[in-house]
Amino acid sequence: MDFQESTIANDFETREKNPLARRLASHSEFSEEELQALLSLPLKIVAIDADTDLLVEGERPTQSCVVLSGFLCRYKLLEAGKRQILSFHLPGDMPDLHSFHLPRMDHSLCSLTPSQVAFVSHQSIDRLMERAPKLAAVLWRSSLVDASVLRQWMANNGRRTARQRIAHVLCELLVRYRSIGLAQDRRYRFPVTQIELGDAVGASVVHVNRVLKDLRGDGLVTIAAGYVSVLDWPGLKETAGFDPSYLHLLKGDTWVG
Amino acid sequence: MDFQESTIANDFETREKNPLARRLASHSEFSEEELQALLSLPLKIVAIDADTDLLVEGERPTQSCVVLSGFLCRYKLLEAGKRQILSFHLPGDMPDLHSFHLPRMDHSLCSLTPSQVAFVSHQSIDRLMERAPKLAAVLWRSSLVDASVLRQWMANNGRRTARQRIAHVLCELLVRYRSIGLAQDRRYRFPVTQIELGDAVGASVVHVNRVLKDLRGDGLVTIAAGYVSVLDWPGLKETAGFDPSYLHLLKGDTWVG
DNA sequence: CGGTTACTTGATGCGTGTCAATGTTAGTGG
DNA sequence: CCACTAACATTGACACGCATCAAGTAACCG
Repeated sequence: MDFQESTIANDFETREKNPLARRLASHSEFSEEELQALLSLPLKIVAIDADTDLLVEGERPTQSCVVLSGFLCRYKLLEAGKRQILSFHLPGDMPDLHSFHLPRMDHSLCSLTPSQVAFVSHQSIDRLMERAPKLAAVLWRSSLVDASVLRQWMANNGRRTARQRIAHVLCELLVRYRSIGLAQDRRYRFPVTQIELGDAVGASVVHVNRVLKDLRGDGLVTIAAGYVSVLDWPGLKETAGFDPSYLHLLKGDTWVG
Repeated sequence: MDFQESTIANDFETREKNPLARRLASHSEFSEEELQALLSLPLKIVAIDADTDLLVEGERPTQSCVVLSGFLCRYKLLEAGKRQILSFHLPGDMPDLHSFHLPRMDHSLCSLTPSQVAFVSHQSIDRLMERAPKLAAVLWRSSLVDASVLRQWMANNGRRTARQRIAHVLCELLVRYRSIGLAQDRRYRFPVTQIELGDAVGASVVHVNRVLKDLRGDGLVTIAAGYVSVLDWPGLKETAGFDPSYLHLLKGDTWVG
């Protein structure tokens, strides 16, 4: 990995200052013992340039990461230079958590913007879960939500038009951004080129471009300068056939629009 | 659920006779204590007719199941009667394991043949994992493999032709059947209509039919009487772009053909 | 300011969907 | 044992969504 390490940050004194702890503790009630275990987890915080592979398919990482800031995606390369983007990842996500139990990466992980991630060694995850079994449940749950999102993407990409697929991705990201408090009303960061959006929904650049033009023309949504602005949320939801239940958001994070 | 209950089978004396225990114990070494916990797990074994929904999207099950025999699939219904089949499930799979941590089903689960499944209440899974933490890891791992398969299907369905997609499904099932010892050389049970195969790979019945005709014409594979016969395994792998690593099979289960 | 990358638009063709009709097979009841 | 039925499989004709090719424009950057 060719990114630059900035800090060995092992020294958060409080729960509020430790980003991983903040993220995980929001899911469940923990005992003092468990919180202590969480807070003593060694994190390595790393700054990553845009368009950089954190992991490449076939690798066998010994650590997993939490996204602190930025925007990442998973992808697979196929024959003839084709690429499928499998998911987008926002702050709070753990896009390679599965490497803890599945040693070989079956896809790659890449930053789309400059990002900050916190690495945790598998070894310390192991130790953490011995001290705080409830945390294992929280992590397991988050990998199950991840799978649920994959199922929804499969259904979209398999059985919907490009217009619906693109609208759906844009809906999902608004809801997810809101759930982590990083949406500005109905506007959010979207550092995804039309090529990449095409690789996510299984469409060509040209077609993505035309669909976006149509969505703009219908007054539903615009993308400009790396930001999505949702102009007509009910309309966008409608054309996407979007229902957020598959995100399995917890009470506090849910936003119905 | 309108299936018929046949046995409350709580009385397997040995590891070999308890199907869930046999399945799970193959993944890892367990202590005597852990095996005891596993063997004392209450199972409810149920026979299910073909084409019966075990679970419908939106339900909140209090139990999960292990497939003992038969063939199941997960699916989602979309607007206008469209359907996406998300995965196929063979004996040994736990297709609704995630309901343990995600209360609301985000898809449905359906039998394609008469099947036998063993239900385990979430409560007893909970108790089991307290007594045998290593089992939590095994179950978590299996849900991660499940997600890996979903990722592979996404890449197929998103970025490959119908011919490749169909060939890929057929390759995957051969390898999975072999890994559980239920393939007859290069022939296996495939109780999937062309409509259903279309719903799995995102194609119309008509097109599925033509593709199958082509695959047959090229001497790669035939489907007849509910069985797939792979005639040219290297050729089928080649046209599918199939690489089994995404199945994350363990040493003993791997079959390279 | 030339080079690079992303976006945009038009023309054309292929892969696949849709519609419609027919063949095939397995099950059902007389 | 044979009409009758209901799925499922198969095939042809035609249309449409989307890919591909090509070319031009806009924005960015050292």
